[in-house]
Amino acid sequence: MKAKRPSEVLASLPIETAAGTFIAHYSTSGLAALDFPRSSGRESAQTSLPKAAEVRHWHALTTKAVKAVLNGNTPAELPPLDVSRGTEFQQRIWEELLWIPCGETRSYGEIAKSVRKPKAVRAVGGACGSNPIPLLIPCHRVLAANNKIGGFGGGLDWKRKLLAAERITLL
DNA sequence: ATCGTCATATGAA
DNA sequence: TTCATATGACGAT
Repeated sequence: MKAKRPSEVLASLPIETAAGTFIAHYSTSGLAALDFPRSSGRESAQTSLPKAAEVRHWHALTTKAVKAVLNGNTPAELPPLDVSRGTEFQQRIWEELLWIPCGETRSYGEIAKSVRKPKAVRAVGGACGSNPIPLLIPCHRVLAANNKIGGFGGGLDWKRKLLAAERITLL
C-alpha cells in the first residue's frame, strides 16, 4: 500500500556459522535482508569484499550479531537495518520486535496491543512473515497465545532451534 | 483436549 | 475487490 521502494542491493555476503552459511544483503542504507542457509549449498553470495568500507563494517557487525543470536545471546551492536521496503505498519511491528529481550517471548496479540491495534493480530503475523531480517529482528520470539509455537517463514525447525538457544520452553 | 467457525487488520494480486 | 494469513475467542464435540 505504501512505501515500496526497493533499495538497490550493493552486496550479498556470506556469514559462516556452525549452523550453516547465512547470506546478508546490503543496500545503500544498511542491512536489507538476511537469508537462512540453503540446504542445496548453492550460495549466490559474492566472495569478493565490496569496496565500500561502510559495507564491510556493517557485515562485521552483522556477522557478530548473527552468531550471538545463534548462541542465545543479545547482540552487542546491530548494523543499520534497511527496512525501507516494508510498509509503515510492518516497520512498526519490526521495531517492536527489537525491544523483546533475549529469553522472553510475546504473543502476536501482545505485539498488536503494544502498537495500539489490539485487533490486528493476524496482521502482526503477516508482518512477522514478511520480516526480511530474521534473527536480528527476533520474530522467533513471537509465539501464538497459550505459548503455542505458531509458525515461521524460514522453517519451524529454525524457530524451535532459536528458542532452544535462548532456553525458552514451550508450554 | 481438539476441531470448526467466525471476526478483524493488513497486504498482495 | 477478492483472497490469504506465522491469530484469537468461542462453542460444539
